[in-house]
Amino acid sequence: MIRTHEAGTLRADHVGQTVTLTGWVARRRDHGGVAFIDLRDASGVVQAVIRHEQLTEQIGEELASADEAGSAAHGLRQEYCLRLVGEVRRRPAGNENPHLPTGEIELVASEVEVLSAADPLPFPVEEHHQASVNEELRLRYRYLDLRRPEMANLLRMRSRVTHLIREVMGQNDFVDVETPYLTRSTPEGARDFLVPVRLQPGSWYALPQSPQLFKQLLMVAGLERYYQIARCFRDEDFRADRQPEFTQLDVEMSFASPDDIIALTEQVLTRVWKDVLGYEISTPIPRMTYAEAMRRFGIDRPDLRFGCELVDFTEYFANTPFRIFRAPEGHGATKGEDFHVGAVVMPGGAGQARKELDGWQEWARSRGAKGLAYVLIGPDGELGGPVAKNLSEEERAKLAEHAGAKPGDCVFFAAGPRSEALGLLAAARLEVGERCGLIDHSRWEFCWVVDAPLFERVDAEDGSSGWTSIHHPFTAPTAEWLDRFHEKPGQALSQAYDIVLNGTEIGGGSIRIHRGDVQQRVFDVLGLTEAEATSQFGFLLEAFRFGAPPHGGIALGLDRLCALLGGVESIRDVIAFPKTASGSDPLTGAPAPITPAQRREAGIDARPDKPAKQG
RNA sequence: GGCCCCGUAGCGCAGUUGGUGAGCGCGCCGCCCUGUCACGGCGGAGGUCGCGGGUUCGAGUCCCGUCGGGGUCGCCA
Repeated sequence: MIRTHEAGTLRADHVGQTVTLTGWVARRRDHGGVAFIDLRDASGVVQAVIRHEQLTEQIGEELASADEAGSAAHGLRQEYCLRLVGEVRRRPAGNENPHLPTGEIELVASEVEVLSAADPLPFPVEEHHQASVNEELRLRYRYLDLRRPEMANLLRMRSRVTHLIREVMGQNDFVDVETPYLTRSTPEGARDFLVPVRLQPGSWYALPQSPQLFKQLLMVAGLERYYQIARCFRDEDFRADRQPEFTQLDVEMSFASPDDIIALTEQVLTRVWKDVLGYEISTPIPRMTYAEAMRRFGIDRPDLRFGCELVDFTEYFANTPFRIFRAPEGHGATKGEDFHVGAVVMPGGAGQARKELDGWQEWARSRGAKGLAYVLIGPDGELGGPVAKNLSEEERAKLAEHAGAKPGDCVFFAAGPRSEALGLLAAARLEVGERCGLIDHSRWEFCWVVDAPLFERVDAEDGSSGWTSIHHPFTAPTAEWLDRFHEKPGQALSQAYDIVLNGTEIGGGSIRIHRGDVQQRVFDVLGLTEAEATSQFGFLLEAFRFGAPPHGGIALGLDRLCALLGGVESIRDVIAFPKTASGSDPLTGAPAPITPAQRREAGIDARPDKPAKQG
């Protein structure tokens, strides 16, 4: 190394030593005859003192821009890369900086070498005021963005997380196996990224949405315990917590029950939270059924950091005169079951101005709802708001009590098809939590959501309806549904488990189907013919004919997990080189057009002999 | 694909109901400054107001379209 020490590690112990440092000019304070340079390297920052008389000649030789009249450090601009030699000295009394770990000492430079000069910066690397820089610009110059200690620390944190994961998985005898990135396209799920194949024009690889099929094959292979920190690819629209390529901790285990997978996952999480944050997750992490999560929170990933649980008013308003809260005419018992009226209480919400209450309507409409009904509980318990007068006397009498609302509260109502009503209420609950400051952001509330339904109804454009897997088509039904899930697909439960943290799903998994006949019945429910299934997953079904062991696994979203650990809003902040919402990388300019020659060679334009079969 | 917000100097922003040469802070350039740590002082340069069209005597400002960024719903097994 061309240095002897790291800048951020120097302490009073080093006083008197002559050291060589390398790093970047973070800040400079030039006083003419003396200048102070904050030298930053990966370990931190230390102040270097550069004196005019000591260094004028030496600098003059190094820097064309530093003429003889200029001061010694004048030519050293922000983000120059330097090598400094000098003696570590205790700072003069009164000049210590208690805000810096190295604040007791400073380096008195006897030699300054510019290793590399820097152009004027496109944005400040050292921010002295909290001004957020346009993210596209940060991505364009990501290497400068990553010099900022906050960003560098996030990358280091992520590295520790993956290191700890490997440690725990290794201790549990899991085998790290790499699976192909060039594989075949499969139906269901997200859109695939496709890669043309030069050697077979007209045929395409797909990038894997996850290593799902391969890890199951590894179980058939008798590996028993597999894991991989795997890149996954999905060609769907973006969010703050979604990128086209993202990373999962992918795990699969033979002869395992859900409890085994859950226990292993808890071991990983407790280790990571303890070593990275010094936080003890209390185990076992509580479990909640999907049905309970929907009933209490209206969503399958409840945020347990605050209360305000939903209240079911469907029965309460079964015979209400208020049309909005009643199932629409013409909907019989079957559809009527699906109609739902629910409420969420906003503590102190009765004091909101008319404008604020209108704001809620706007908020609800922006989410695609017709509106958000509300009842205000006056100080004397009297009901207010436009809905109240539409309710019967008895309904008004017990409303506050049923909702669990106190005088001064506001009760928001949503009515409609159950999933829609619950969706709106779940979002309203989070909004209430946020606006009322009920969410304690220092808390880590983990929970498992188990016993999710196996299938979910999907309505096709032609009005017909079918079924799709909630998890994926290899998820095993619970033992009680194993033989009859195909008879009542809407009610069948699965051996799936999702791990939720503070309202974010950070992972999910399931026990898989290992019997070909059960798998075929699932495909039947999904409307996949045997021929289609064979054509798409034939290799997996075939593998299951050779003594496939019962197995199950889980996948944890590493990007989301790191974003939560690091306390950042977007997973882009824990990815070294992320993409923008339109999938471009402002740094490299990807994606970019290809040359005609590349296009010819890639085989993109090959015409299939026969029309490709619908998949 | 729908909806919302944003786009003014290198960066972060301001810019009245449309009206005299488009401003502020930081950065940049020059000069001064020997104990600062968001150092300070004096002076200076720097702008196709994202792009295109329209309304108007006159557009950064109003209208339409478009591009880019962010968020969100759909979507993401």
